[in-house]
Order: sequence, then structure tokens, then C-alpha cells
Amino acid sequence: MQLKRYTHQNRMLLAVDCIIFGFDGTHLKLLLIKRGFEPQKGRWSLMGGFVTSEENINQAAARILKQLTGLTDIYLEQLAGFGDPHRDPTERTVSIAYFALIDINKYEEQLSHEYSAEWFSLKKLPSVIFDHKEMIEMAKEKLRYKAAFHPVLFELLPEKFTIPHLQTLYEDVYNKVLDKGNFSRKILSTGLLVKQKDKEKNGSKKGAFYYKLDKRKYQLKFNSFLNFIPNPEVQSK
Amino acid sequence: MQLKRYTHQNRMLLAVDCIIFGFDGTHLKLLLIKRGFEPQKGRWSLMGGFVTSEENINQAAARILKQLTGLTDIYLEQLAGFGDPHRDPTERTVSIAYFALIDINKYEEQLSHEYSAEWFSLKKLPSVIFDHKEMIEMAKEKLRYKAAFHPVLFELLPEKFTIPHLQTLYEDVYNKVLDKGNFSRKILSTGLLVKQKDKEKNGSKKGAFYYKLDKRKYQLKFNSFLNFIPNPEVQSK
DNA sequence: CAGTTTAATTATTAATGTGACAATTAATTT
DNA sequence: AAATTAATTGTCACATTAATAATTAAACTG
Repeated sequence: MQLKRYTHQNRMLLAVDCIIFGFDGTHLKLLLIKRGFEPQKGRWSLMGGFVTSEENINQAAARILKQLTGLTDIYLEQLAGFGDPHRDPTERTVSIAYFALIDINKYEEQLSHEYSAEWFSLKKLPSVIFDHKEMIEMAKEKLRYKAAFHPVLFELLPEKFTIPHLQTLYEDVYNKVLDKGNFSRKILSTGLLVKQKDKEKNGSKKGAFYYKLDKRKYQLKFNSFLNFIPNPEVQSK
Repeated sequence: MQLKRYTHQNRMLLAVDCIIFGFDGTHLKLLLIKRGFEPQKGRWSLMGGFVTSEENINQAAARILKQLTGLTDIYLEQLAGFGDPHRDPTERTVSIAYFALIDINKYEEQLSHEYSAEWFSLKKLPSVIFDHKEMIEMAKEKLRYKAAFHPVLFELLPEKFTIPHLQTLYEDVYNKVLDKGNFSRKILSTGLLVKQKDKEKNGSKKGAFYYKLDKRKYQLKFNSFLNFIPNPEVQSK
């Protein structure tokens, strides 16, 4: 027997929007697309899409992310729901924002061409549509918060990376210069890193050893707090 | 000019559900209602409701909370969106879950009678409808996480409380016995508490001094990390 | 009412962790 | 071969933490 539907209730559109972070070796960046349809055609926007009738919201977010980057099995976390009645002037649309952390070298260029996508430095973001600015701010905040206690920033690095490389990432995320000696000791003490035989030789004379993440320990220790950043000055949440 | 609506997209119901926490002096509790309408009439459920066309989701959550407890200006935080296609078998409904922290002595009894509401100990929860179990688990997890770094548990206490009272709350939330000497020193060192002249004399011979929360410092220091609980063993997030 | 009991509060201390800074090392460049 | 650069390792004073002990204030008991 088919149940009755709820009567006298207001139905609306449900969308997901993805805040996609990447790290180019120097700065944290965000992938935005040039919106290809009305309203607000031609303006910068987060990649998003409507949730279809037979998928759940997490699946929708993963689908949207794949659509733009070609990537699957990506760190993707629900951020928050945004539901002001007129956030999209066209029609009532509630959007669930997700943030994704990807290796900037891996995404598929041709796909991002289709959407006229570009990476923007977080300090030089263009104006974006609707409430996307607010979503981005919240995502930045959440990333800082999360990364202060969980080794989540590794998701932004390639498989092989150096400790100075990692430190640059932390410094950019927290906008704070860290002592390299202490950073190195602290990060190594977690036991999360596996030293490689080879070194990376660009931009340094001595060269810095490559490391890989110990995936097993990463899973295991993800929730035990690292507390890398002494006073992260996290604003909210 | 009225913009065109988005065509060929699926519209759905949007609901909010509130996970309402209280503390009875011994245990952390949850306020559930006996569902008064079909489907699943008569079963235990979180208090929830549909988002109307002219309110945002936060407002909807506050409205639902007031509807059941009579309370406004309550600590209310968005938890997550739940959107499995068939979570409500009646019809596709996405729900945004919120968790609320209230002073258990303050809510209005007559309202909760109307909804046949009851407080349940977290260890003895009845079976609940839909995915409400999952929502509750996530809320518990988030509360533990949050309270490990922010003085949020004060929201569950009355205006005047004692340090042992507060300690009992922490012990129940983390299911962990804490040293009273260290707890007292640590909590006082935050400067968040204002000692009162009078003592609470029940259940103790010496009596414990009452304290009040310094609201200004509470606002100010909410985001500076307290780290009360050494290894909170937080499972996720 | 003196002594005992209970629980709150304060004090002590060893161990650990942190951060500032200095020293050493391994390469490359001049 | 010496100078230079940046990675890596080392040192140490200081702060924080947690385990434990000592003290204190009130109430109960005979």
C-alpha cells in the first residue's frame, strides 16, 4: 500500500554546493566555476547541482565533485545547510554545502575547461553568487578548526611530499610562521610519516627527504588529537 | 520581473528535527515526543516539523523548539542534513537536525504534556522512528567533541550551580571519573566562574559554594580552547 | 558538646610537553 | 676549497598536567 503524502506542506528544491580546496605548493586555493546558465550566468560560483529523487545528499555531493574534477574517493565532508528563503531569487532552494580536499595535481583539466573553472587564492577571491561567500568563509573556518586537531591537511598533498612542503601548507592555512625545528619534531613524533630514500632537490641545496603518509596509522589516529597549532584562533564553531 | 523557475527538477519536503539535551543533576537526558500523527503514530520521535515557505531553517528549528518547550534564546546548533531518499517512507523528506542544550528546570511542562513528551536517559533510549537514532548518535558525538574544547555544557545548568555539580555533568558526558581536585583547579583557572556567598547544603556536610557563569567572559573565551578532557576518545568528526 | 565522618577545597610534586633558540649537517654555488 | 643555503637535530628553561596528599568546614553521633 502506498502511503498518503503529507498535505498542505511546502515543497522546495534541494541543492548541494562544493567548496573544493587545493594546495599549489605555496597557497591554499579554491576551485570556482563560471556559471553557465541563468540566473547570474557568467559570474563565479561554487560547483553545485540539484539533488535528484533517488540519491541521497552525500551521493549528490560526490556526483557533483566528480562531474567537475573527475575524482572519486575524495575527502568530502558535509559543512552545513543554507536555507534563507530568498538565497536564490529564482525559487526557494535549500543548499547543503560540502567541502572537499583534493590533490591539486590530480584533477582532470579538460573537465574544468568545460565548466570554465579556475583556481583562486583564498586571499584573492572574486565576487561570487548568492550566499556562496558565506559558504566559503564557513568552509575556511571549519578547515582551520579541523586541521588543528586532525591530520586532515594531508588530503591536499600528493603521495610524496617533504616536511617543509607540509609546513608551508600549515603556515598558509593558519597565516602564521612556525618554527621549523619544532614543526619537524612534532610531526615526526606522530608516527604518521614514512621516510623515503629519495630527496626533493628543487629550491634547496641540501634537499629535503620525501615522506609518505602511513595510511593505516592515519586511519587509526585520525581522531586522536594532534594539537599542532597552539592557539589556532578559530573564530567560530 | 519574476524569474522563471528551474524546470525539470525534483522538489521535496524539508524538515527540521531537534535533539534536545537536558541534565537532571545526575544524567544527561533527551526529550522525546510520542508522535501524534501517521505514519508511525504512537512511536517515540524527535520533535520536528516542516520548514515553511517564508522562514529559514534556523528559524524553523527555533520555532519547533519553542513549540515544545516554550523556550527562546536557547543554545541551538545545526548538526547535519539527513537525506536518504526513503528515510521517511511517506514521501521524500530531507531533514536538517539541530541540537539544543536547555536548563531542564525551565521548560514548560504543560506544553510537553500536549506532545506526550518525556525525558529519557541517554543510556536507556527507546526505539525511535526513521533515522532518528542516527541523528541522536551524531548529536551525542558532537556534544562530546564540542564540550572537550568549549565551555558549552554550562548551557545545561541552572544559573547557580556548584563545582561538584558541574563535575558530575562532565563525568556523565564522558563516562569517565575525574579527579575533583584537578577539576576544580582547572575550571577555576579559566576565570569563567563567579563565586557566590551562599552554599548548597544538600547531600554534603561541608556544603559546596554556588557559582555563576561570568557571561561576558563566557562569550569572550568560548572559542579559546579549554581542553578539559585529556583524551576525550571522540569517535568521529 | 567533643570527636568522628564526610565531602569540598587547597597544596605538593614528579613527569611530561612546549617553544625559543642554537648547533650541526648535506648538499650546491662561487 | 670556501661560502652559502636550507634541512635536520639538539638543548634547555618554562608551563602544564595528573596523581596524590593535606587541609578545611560543616554535620552527625553518642
